[in-house]
Amino acid sequence: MFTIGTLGAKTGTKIQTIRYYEQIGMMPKAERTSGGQRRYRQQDLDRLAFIRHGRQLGFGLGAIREMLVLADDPTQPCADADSIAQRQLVQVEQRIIRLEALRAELQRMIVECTGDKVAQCRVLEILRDHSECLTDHGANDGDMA
Amino acid sequence: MFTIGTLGAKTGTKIQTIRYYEQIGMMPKAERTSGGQRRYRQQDLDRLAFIRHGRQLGFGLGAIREMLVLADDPTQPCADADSIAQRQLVQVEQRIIRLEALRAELQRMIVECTGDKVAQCRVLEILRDHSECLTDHGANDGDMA
DNA sequence: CTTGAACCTCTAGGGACTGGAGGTCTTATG
DNA sequence: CATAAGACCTCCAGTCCCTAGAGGTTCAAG
Repeated sequence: MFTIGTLGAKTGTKIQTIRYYEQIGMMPKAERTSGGQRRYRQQDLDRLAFIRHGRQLGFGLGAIREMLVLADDPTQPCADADSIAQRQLVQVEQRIIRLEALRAELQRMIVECTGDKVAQCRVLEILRDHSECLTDHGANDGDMA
Repeated sequence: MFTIGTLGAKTGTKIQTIRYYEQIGMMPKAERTSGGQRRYRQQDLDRLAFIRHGRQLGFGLGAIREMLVLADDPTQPCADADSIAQRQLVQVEQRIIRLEALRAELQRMIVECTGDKVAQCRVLEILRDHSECLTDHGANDGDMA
């Protein structure tokens, strides 16, 4: 049994954030001690780690919740799980493509930035430049908050 | 001279977001027509594109502001912008690794999901795994009593 | 039994937008 | 030149995902 503080430390999550997740139903209502303090077990740690990693990958809590439904109920009819997985896969692939482009940009920025002045540093031009802009300025939705 | 709508379309930015940027000082106060509508020029477009690309890279507005300050005063050393980019690159690379693992798992689920139940859903294990978790929180700890 | 760290609830704030109400300007067309 | 659609304006409230603080309680080591 972990305290909320231990859970937070193990997952890099602020205590308030864990309580917030409980409040909005991302985390189950924790068991309590007689004095009212939350106590967690391994499965809660796993779930929180999943949520946190999902967030770090840029998924919204809604998308994470959907994935958790798959994990929570492995007897779900296949069609439901499949469509969720399909949709998430599209998202994931788009993100990978974008991140790879961004990685290339960043690497170039760093390589070409040899410690002189900004006047000779193309960091800013590269970031400003549209030529490598792979994002589709049109079929866009809310990705990160 | 562009209207705000044109500027938004060219950069994939919502109009409200542009006005918000002006409000918080990320964008300069735009010139206005006699009727009070904003008109922009090339330099504003460049600046907004810079901001948007920075956001897509995962920079906060604060970090972007820092870089814009460097751009406005090109006698500053490059190292500041470089270290910002370095930090971001690490983040991006971590995200790519995790997303690739998640992609593989989602693909596996879809392939194996041929009309039965979601017998074993390993999505959770994928994202739960701490092995590639390079962030400095308790990756190996037990820090508190 | 005492003490100090860690916990509790509640409320408010913050970053980065996003949407809507209600009204004004621009511009293409008749 | 008149009109009307559509793009613009301000103001403000709401969203998402946390984060901080006040003021009080519990836990566990000594």
